[in-house]
Amino acid sequence: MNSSNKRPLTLRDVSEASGVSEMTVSRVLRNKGDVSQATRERVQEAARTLGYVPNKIAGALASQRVNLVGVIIPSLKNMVFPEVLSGVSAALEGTELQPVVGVTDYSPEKEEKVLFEMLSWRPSGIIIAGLEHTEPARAMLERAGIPIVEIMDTDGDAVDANVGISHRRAGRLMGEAIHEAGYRKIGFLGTKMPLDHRARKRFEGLTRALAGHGIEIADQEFYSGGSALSKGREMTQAMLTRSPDLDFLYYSNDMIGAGGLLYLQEQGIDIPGRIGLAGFNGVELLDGLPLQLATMDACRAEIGEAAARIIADRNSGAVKEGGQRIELEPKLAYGDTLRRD
Amino acid sequence: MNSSNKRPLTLRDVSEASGVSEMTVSRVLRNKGDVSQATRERVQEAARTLGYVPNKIAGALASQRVNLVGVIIPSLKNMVFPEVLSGVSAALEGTELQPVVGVTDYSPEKEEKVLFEMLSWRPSGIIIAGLEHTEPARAMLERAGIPIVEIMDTDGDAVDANVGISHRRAGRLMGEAIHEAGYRKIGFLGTKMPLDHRARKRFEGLTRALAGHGIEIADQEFYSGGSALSKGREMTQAMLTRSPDLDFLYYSNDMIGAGGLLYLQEQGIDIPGRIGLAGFNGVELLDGLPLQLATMDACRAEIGEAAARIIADRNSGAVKEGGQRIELEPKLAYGDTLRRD
DNA sequence: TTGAAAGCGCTAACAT
DNA sequence: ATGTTAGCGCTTTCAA
Repeated sequence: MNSSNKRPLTLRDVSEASGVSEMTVSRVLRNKGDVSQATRERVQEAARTLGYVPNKIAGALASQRVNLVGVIIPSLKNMVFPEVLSGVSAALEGTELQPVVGVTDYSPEKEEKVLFEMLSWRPSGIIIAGLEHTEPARAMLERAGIPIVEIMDTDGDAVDANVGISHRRAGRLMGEAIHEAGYRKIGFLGTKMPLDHRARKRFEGLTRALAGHGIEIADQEFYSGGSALSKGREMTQAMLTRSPDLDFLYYSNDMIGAGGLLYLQEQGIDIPGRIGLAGFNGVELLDGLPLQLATMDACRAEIGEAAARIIADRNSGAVKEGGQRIELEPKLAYGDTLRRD
Repeated sequence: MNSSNKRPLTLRDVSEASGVSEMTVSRVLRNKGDVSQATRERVQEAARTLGYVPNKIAGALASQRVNLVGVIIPSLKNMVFPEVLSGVSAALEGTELQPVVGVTDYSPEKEEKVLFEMLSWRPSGIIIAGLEHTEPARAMLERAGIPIVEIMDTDGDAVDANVGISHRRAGRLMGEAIHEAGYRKIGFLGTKMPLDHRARKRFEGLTRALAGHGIEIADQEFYSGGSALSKGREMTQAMLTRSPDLDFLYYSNDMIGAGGLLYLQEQGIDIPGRIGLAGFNGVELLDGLPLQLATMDACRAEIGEAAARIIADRNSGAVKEGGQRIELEPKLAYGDTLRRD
């Protein structure tokens, strides 16, 4: 059925089929410049029946503009990042910009590679997770000559614009809430990722807040790999076996927190009376648990939206200067697993 | 610090800085052709100190090859698709191909748009979820002149290559297992998505298998939006209130199944004695639940890998012909929620 | 309102 | 081993 051409169609094909110059065809297809209704229709008809698909490679080279925004994130499995992406997509909706995703697997070297690849497509902007990058990566970002928005984290120096929350502050707030609720023997459960700077900063904030009240983290445990839910379960069991007198467990993410929650419920342990729990992120998933896990919202979609808006505004020329900073407020949700006093 | 050039560097800049012709610079940067070690080093040094980033737009136009594989999926929030993507990435690792993701939000119209956008970048191949597309989308796929792999589903006609499982068969297998286990009053809980063809096919397979034993679905309920876990909880409660004599609940995905499982456990209902449960997908998440939910593995990563391999093989010229078909075997996991007889 | 010419930054193909 | 020439398929700019 289909005319099995080997060669993809070009503007010239549409031009010939419609008897209109390539230039005018181009104008019609881009809705640019004045074209009479008559020719417009002839061109569109020809393009449609031929099945013409424009070549953006050529268009981008000629126009020197690529309407792509590179979004560089550590992972797609973490829930958090697809939500950030939703925010980006939502904000870019209605502009001519489109997001393109790159994944680093939490590796700085891979981040550097992915960034280099992205930049070689000459995108209109870059949104990149985190403030910590390799030296060459930072240099690339600085030299790129396009809007750069570092997201998620505001504790540190940004190359250009910055949107996120202070994870140190988030940890501190949680530490204060835990202390105020009367918990004193606190265990920490997290990921074995020295490069997860945001988790590290939360931990720092937490320990500092507790230290202010003369409390030290009583036990800690880290995991890597596997199902976060079951790891949360296992780690909780291990930790409570080792340190049965703990009265609070702080998890570096909601998923392991949920695992711990399910385990403790099975054991018939009183939450939040005998032991309190908190996670981090505020993932929607938690809504379906038997108890609402205390958590702190990381403002994922908002971050994506704000970051994309910065790029869109600068791209459209509406905003000239760079270096925007937006620090969002992490919101504490007590849920059912953190006493209020 | 950084030389704040407005204009991005070109090959010519590197050429001038190194005193080597553009062509030779190009060869060095691409590791193509014979270049003496001496010039190679001079060029690399120049490129590095200048901070040159190649322009792939220009390169792609000149070479008529774009090493991108478009991957078009309904959603990133569904867990399933990030896992498919991992498979794709894994298989493309080591080749020069790179995945680029497009998301359709389960809308055929958006799929058509995303596909058009992707094709206009002239990718080396397309991996697209599902066999159902709009007429124009199908036409584009047919005319594209590149390898196309439709994934996830094998029940229907593919444009070119096809990798997936038969969801009708998956539903049928589950129906048989349910019947063999002795369950007779079966409820179905799913998503309110007329366009989720795979869920529909599983449902068809299930009902057909049960019909073969003279059993009809006794009750059904559908949801849309919200947290799947809590929806599973709510729907389960609603359904059992309405139809208390059900002895089995089949959920169209694991997440709502997990919600139902948690709810029933809270109610102290005997699983799988009083009531049996099964979901679909085999998501890793389930490992951490109090009981292992019966499910059926949808072979997500394998599908991504196999699809990407087809594209890579054809792209490298190792394989000439198209139309490959790979039907994977959905594996039933009884878990703890489906009796064995 | 339409068309013609020039060139975006690179690489294939051909010299040398 | 290195250089030269001629485009890739569009869009920008200028002319008609």
